[in-house]
Amino acid sequence: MVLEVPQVVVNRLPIYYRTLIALEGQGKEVVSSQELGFFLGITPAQIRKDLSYFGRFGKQGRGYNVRRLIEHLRGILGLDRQWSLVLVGVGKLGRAILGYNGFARQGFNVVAAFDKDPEMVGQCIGPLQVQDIAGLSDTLRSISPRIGIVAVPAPDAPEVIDTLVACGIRAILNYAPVEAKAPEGVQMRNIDPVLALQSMTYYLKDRVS
Amino acid sequence: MVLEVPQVVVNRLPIYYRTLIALEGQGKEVVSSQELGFFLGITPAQIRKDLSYFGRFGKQGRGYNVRRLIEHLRGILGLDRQWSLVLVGVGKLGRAILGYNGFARQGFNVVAAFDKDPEMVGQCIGPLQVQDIAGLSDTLRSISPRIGIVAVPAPDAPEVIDTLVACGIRAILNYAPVEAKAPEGVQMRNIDPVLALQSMTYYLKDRVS
DNA sequence: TTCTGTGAACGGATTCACAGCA
DNA sequence: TGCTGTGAATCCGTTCACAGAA
Repeated sequence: MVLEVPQVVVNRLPIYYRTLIALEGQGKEVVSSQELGFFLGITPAQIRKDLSYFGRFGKQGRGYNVRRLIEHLRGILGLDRQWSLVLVGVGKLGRAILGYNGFARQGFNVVAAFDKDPEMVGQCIGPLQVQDIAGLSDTLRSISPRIGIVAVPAPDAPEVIDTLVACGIRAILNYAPVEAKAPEGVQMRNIDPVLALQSMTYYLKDRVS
Repeated sequence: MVLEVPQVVVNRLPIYYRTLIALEGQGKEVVSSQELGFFLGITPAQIRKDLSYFGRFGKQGRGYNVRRLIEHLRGILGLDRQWSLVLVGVGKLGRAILGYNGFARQGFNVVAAFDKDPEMVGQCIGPLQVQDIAGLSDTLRSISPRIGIVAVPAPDAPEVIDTLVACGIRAILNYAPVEAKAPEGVQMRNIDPVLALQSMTYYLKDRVS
């Protein structure tokens, strides 16, 4: 249990969590690894093994209590609290991110927004006033959020990421289309729909539709 | 070469592609697996093995000719042509997608947009007029695009995905926060920033910042 | 009987290490 | 000498299969 949990396992937990929330909403009280696996296209054995890294949450012969498992996952993933995010880059993409309420609904709150463009700085977007990126490190030191969102053009991303890391940010959601290496101990996830499309076309390219 | 190429390998090819384009832009003519791996945080051996699934593109003692390798990857991935996409769901997210020019720049063109909301239907967004989702299958039959983008609320997604698949769509970029099982032979990639955040908080949760 | 939890077996992806070519 | 291409070795995640609890 103290032993290293594989990253792939951690990545699946939010999927379980989301599905369990949906099941709870449907009034389901108990679910077996079989059923859960059916919804997700994952083998029951994998679900059981994944969960077993963190404890023994099920009842033999019955399955998992939905509400109880949700609570465990909230604790494991740290979803039982609010998280502050800073956003860097308030171009079209950055604004779309600020306008999206799906983050806040899950406890992720953007508390500061930055840009390097003087035209942007000072503008208000919703409740936030865009700050100059030059003040990034000062602001980060005072509010010390844990998570950063990068929504700047690709060429600017590496520098922004370095700055965030230097200021103590340990998790980065990167929308910029670059493969930036996060240093050891810093989590980074890339959101890149173009890469997703480009890997799918491989499978389409010589099929005759 | 006819043998099955692992999916993970295919997923990395667009990353190589993108990086090579950047290197070409910097005037670089030859690159070794060593260098490329350094930029990407991938071992040189992995890059060489990945590429070896598709042919022998390098020169011993030298490395890979950047332009030549780019051309090979374009062919392998099917990026040497234009791809038509249909978008389902023109809410905030769908509009953001339509307003994004990064797809078209890479040869991915949204040629039709659908929604089930009568308020939306008929509206023009850029060059596209939103169509009623009821006509989805007819339209798909006439224009037969290969790729669909799903940007509808989670509860609607499974049905939309089924319809797309029934109409011959073989690749789906899914922005809806649901784990939908695509049938055999249908590629699907999920874009879900919330899941990404929720997996990162696991690593943050008990570190003292 | 049913379904969990888990060691063992398996399989697939990554890395190693080296032959061979420039 | 430098770097590719690739079988072999290794590592690691998934699946199997079964003991044990409800």
